[in-house]
Amino acid sequence: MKKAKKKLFREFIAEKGLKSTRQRDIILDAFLSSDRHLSIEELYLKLRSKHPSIGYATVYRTLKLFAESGIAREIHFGDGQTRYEHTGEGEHHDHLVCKRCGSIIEFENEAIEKIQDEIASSYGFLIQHHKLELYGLCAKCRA
Amino acid sequence: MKKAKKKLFREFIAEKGLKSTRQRDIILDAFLSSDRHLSIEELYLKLRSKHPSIGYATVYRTLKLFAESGIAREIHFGDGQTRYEHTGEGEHHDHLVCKRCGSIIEFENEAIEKIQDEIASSYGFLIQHHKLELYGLCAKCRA
DNA sequence: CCTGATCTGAAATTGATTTTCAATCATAGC
DNA sequence: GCTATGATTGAAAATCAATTTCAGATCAGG
Repeated sequence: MKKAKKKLFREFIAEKGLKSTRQRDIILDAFLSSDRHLSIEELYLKLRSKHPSIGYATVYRTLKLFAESGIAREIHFGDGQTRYEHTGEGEHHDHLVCKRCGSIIEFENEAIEKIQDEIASSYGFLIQHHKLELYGLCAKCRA
Repeated sequence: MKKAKKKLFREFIAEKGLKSTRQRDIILDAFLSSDRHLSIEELYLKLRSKHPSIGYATVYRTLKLFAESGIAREIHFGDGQTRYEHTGEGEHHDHLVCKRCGSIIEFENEAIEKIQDEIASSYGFLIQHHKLELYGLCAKCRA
């Protein structure tokens, strides 16, 4: 899984005439070996301990590259921070976001996707992607 | 419709011990007589022509009050701008957002809401609100 | 109309993100 | 390997939306 992502990113880099650098490798490793839904801040702090010389700007730039290359995807939960999640595996998943503890549950639902397509086509609209988030309290927090 | 909103806001103001001011009235009128999904920038510019003395900060503050009072709701479409939409009428609506021309179509769908509830309860999750946005190309733009 | 609390506009501030720039580094060709 | 060229980097400055500050203006009740 991680190997496939690394390969994909290497290919993307090559294709675009970009360079493979130490920092990109480090950030990629850190990203791949971490939780889904990582904020830039979190990833930066995680890196900081082992690699204090890597700058904030580089983390931002590199995560944008990950998104462009297709191995990551930007997500916004309305808290003013950009997060990145891994792509692949369970595609098209949506989120349950707990407003109290911040935990995030992913889910997929075929039926909803299907209805979305129907709605879109009834408006002549072409869906490129979508975002579905359910906000509230998770089982722990509502107890 | 507009009368009911105005009344609601007046009540909110009174209840909170806030004051009714010329600026708040002006901004409320402008908000109520405008498109749904207005960005703060847009509303500010709209006001600017008739009331050049109203400041940016006041528009921000007043829109936040509208949201608190329940006559408006914040929305984020991931373009880094906060928009406000009117509440009431067709509640629970979701959005189709055209990535090319920026137009926004609203829709409601019972079936999706129902499935959402089922998903949430299968995780023991309590939904407070949700966000569903379909991004792509509207009928005009895909032609 | 006075008084005290709230409001306002302008400017400063914040927080997230992006850009700039000089120095460094990777890679392809020799 | 060594060099030239162009991409990359870190730090600091800049940007952008949004918020806060503050001194002066304005409201509501007495």
